[in-house]
Amino acid sequence: MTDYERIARVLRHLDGSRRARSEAGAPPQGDRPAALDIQKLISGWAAIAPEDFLQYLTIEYSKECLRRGASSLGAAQVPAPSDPIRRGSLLLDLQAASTAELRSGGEGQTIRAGWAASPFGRCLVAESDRGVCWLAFADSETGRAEWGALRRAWPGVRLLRDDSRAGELGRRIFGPSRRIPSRPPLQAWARGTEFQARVWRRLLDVPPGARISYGHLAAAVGQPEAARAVGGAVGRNPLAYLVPCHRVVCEDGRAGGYRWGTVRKRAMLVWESRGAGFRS
DNA sequence: TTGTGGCCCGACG
DNA sequence: CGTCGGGCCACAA
Repeated sequence: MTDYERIARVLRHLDGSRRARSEAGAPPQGDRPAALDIQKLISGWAAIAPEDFLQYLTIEYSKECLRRGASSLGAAQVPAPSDPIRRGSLLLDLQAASTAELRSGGEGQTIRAGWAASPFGRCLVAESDRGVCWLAFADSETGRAEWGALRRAWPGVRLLRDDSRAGELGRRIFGPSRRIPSRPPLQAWARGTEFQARVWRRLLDVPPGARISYGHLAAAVGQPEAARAVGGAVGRNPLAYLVPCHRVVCEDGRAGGYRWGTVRKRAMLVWESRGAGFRS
């Protein structure tokens, strides 16, 4: 079992015990690991203290992130980082695929795709001549479904297996990411509609550790009533994590849905919150 | 706390 | 065109 799988189990356990408490039923039991093991697990996985782990998961903490973001002109703000190495602060140059490229299904292009490890489970990473074009988490053993989805998205391309390149990209994307100014941004190339591309690009301005609500993101792309449409757009993001759709949460502080599971979304939020410069 | 109506966009006829 | 459903949201009781 990977560390992420153990973390996911802890999150599910917390959900379960919260539900049990509210139903006034029996105290939770079952496969809860010993407290000391959890402590080691959390610090090994995210280098944070267990009490911070819990803190970053609360509704109140999320609301505080939203307040701080909203207080300055609706733009999402960094919660003053106490730590120069912010996780996930990768520069991304996001291009939308042209209509011609969409029509042809990527005819004439080559895509190299393979599996990479990440703090959130293994993922399928793909790169074309135009840049990274796919990042999807896999929960199944085989990953057949993920390959199928990639193939359906780009039926016309030559698709090659390249785990070594995928691994390199994975390390760059999830590795310790001190932002190196001289390093050029990572090229990315996404298939999507005009509206989706607008939403995704705006999302790139939401820094790690910050959170934005669906409604505010809608306002930020100039359509304040389109919160629901924004939900649809972020849900169809082909570049999981790179385009940080996990930083979009509900107005009331709950995490909201996630294409790869709400547990994974919350794990990402916690992982990125390390060193955030405030407590609620 | 749950329900309900309405917002917008994209998918499918 | 017309309909329908969503990773939502505000508003009711």
